[in-house]
Amino acid sequence: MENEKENLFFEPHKRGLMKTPLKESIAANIVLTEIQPDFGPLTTPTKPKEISQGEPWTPTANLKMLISAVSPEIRNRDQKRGLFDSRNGLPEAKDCLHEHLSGDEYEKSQPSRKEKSLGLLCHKFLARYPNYPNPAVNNDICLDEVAEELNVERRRIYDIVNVLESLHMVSRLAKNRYTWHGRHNLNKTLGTLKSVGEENKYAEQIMMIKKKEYEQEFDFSKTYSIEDHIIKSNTGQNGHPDMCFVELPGVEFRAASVNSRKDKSLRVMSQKFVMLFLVSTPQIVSLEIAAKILIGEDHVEDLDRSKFKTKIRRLYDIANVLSSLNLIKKVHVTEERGRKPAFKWTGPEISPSPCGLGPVPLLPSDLEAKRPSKDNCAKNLFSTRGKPNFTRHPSLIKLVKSIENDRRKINSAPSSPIKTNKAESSRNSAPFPSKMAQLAAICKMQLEEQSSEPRKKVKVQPARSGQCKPVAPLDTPANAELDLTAPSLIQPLGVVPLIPSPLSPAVPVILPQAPSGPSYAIYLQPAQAQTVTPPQGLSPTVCPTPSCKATRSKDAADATTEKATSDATKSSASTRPGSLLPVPERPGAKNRDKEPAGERGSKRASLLEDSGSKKKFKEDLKGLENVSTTLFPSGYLIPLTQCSSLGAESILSSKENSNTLSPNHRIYSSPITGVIPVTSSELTAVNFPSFHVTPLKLMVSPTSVAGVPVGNSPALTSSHPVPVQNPSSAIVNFTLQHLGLLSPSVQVSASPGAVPVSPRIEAVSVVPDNAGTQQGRATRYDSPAPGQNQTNGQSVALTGTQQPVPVTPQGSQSVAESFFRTPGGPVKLTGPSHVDFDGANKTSVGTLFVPQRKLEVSTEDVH
DNA sequence: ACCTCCCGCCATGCT
DNA sequence: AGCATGGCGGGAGGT
Repeated sequence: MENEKENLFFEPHKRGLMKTPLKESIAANIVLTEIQPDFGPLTTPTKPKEISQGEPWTPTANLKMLISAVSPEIRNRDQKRGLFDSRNGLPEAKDCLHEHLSGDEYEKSQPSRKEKSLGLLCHKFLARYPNYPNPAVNNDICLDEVAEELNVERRRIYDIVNVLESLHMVSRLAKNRYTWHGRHNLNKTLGTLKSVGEENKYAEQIMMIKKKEYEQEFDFSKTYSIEDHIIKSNTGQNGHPDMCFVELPGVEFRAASVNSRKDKSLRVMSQKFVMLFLVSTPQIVSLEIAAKILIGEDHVEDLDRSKFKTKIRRLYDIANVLSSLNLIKKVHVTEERGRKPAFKWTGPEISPSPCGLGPVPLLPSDLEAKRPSKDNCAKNLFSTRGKPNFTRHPSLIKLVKSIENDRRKINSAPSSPIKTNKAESSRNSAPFPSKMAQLAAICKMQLEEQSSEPRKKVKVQPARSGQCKPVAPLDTPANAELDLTAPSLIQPLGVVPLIPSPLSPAVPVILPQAPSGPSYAIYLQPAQAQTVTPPQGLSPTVCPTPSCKATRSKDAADATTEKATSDATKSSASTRPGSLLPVPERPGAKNRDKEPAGERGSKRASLLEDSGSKKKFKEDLKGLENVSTTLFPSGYLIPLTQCSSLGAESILSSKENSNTLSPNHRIYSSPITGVIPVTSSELTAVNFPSFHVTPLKLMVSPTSVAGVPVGNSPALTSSHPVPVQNPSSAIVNFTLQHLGLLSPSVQVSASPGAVPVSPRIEAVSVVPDNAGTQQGRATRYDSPAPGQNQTNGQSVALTGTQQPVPVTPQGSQSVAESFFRTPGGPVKLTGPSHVDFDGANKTSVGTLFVPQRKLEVSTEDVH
């Protein structure tokens, strides 16, 4: 019902209008990125089914492909073109396609696998919409249309959309319809995810896993007990993949169907995957580790091979989409064992929970985000409202819904303050210049960007701000205010209280969000939610408002949180079978699951069994829950502050824009970082065109250091000390440092157990992996100077010096989780690994000497 | 031989 | 029943 309405609503507008123009800009950006070899050129309109693979692309296309194969640049262009084509000239493309196919060409033209890659498809998809769509315009997406135009099966579109949805770049309106939000909410989302990731202690988990691996490698007898123990506890938390889907205020899932869908696994997986990047210090995550964490492997041993493989497959899917978004880039981590596929975060640095850490020294990255302290304050507002217990009442839900709808309408209405221009202005006004012109323009842009990034960025930001939103996007406090304001207006909605009932599958928790200001809701299992919700406390940290930290629901709870959480989750799972993941959670079930993994059938059958029982249970519950469910399916949630996009975005947008504009060049964290009082904007401004490698970012060997939780996580850590972990990690660090294994700057994550093995330090070589040449080089972190790193705020202060114990400004947290974050990164020691970026060119850039180890950075052209 | 990951079967759930 | 979603993993292209 609702859906239909919505559809009707939007239908009229349909994409087409605004979007199109915007696309171009995007395309350009995209292009920069590494993109896989694509030739996206003429995808066209033919219907998917009909055309299917066999269909020939035009000869021209073939040529292009060939050429593109040769040169990345060309590739990019092609891509762009392809994008354009898809947009504009669908018809034309078609014609061309059909026109001539000769055998050879035809064959060649056959879309090779690569051409059909999800990554490429995603690029095409993204090209259709502006990064920062004008809210006033109708931005809805019709899946069917898209599938048709892109000439792919719908199934593939779902893959893309699901990931985008996890980032809140799109939200589902109704069946077959999604609304495009673009990157307006991205920063916010990332900030939220980071906070959640911190809460989940993903950094620690990663470390644990690495450590475990490392140990296993050479010493079997090692102390597993401790580790296992630790892991377990951690796992417990993560373990529940189902546990949550983080939602943002304006982006919540709307369609009931979506909400109801139990797992949302791809979405959840995607979020978790992103969290791993945000939380880990090197910001490089290997698929293996990600898979393990996502699986919630309780025991490595248990790992089911097939399950693992499946997870990996999914991660590739997600990674492809994220790569298309330029959020990550493929690299390889080389260890003794060999090269392992991994991905490096190339997206914007996010400040976790903005609120908290304000005062603390932030890493460069943090710094960027940092200015937000102001924002944080603002956030308080949100926090306040968010916390209270949520009650969920059908009537409320309904109300909310209606409000949302209204909101939507309103948004769509022209009234929105935002200027539409931004998109337009940013890209050329001309909607469809000739392809050539476009290409030329793109090239030009790229060149310009490269040549003058810094300036550009500076320039850009301001411009953007102006254009995009009425309000200046700059980090200034003003923004914060704005953000707040917006939400406030909406607040009523946001307030919607949900009542956590055992029945409800998930209870949304509203967290105050930092930067963006708006709060986000995480869907938790009831148990969890309960735990969390109440306390919400604030962390001691800086923010005046408690809410700041609110993000971490857990903290609030108490020290036991972790455990509790895990338990809770489990219990919840057991309680509500139906909800998210069918299997995993049940204690007993686990084993079972793995068991026959064999065939699908068997597997499925087993699942069915479980599900069946669960189902019944669910049904029963349903009866009770019914009403609420109907209205709002699971409790998911909602508040919305929607507008957020505007306010929040500003900041982000500026940042992002910079990124976008010059994909290649990321923000550079100044070496000095910690020390320098730079405004975020400034930071952003600084880019290094060529590439900088940050030693810090290097991967650590398993054992070695793991990324430490960011200092950012404010409250969480501080609020509840985790007894176990802290000490050990501290000890470890200390020990290592003394041994000289660790450079002062490097930190060991706080792993609970002492680390038996000494981490080895080795030279690390970084090779950029992406095909996109450009990108390869520009990595965001590079710190020329030793000692400085972007990484975390805490470390900043330390820089280089050796401190056995990490001192953090925050103090609170320090001990527990994070140890030091390395300030400068040059040191990354870690283990035996080295990261390769698969990029195309491998050039050895240079070697950095870090305190004890030297790093080699090289760009390599893999392909 | 391994890495990627496309493809599409088919379960799941809503309409 | 039909359609929309999307989990899942076989198996093939790439390297």
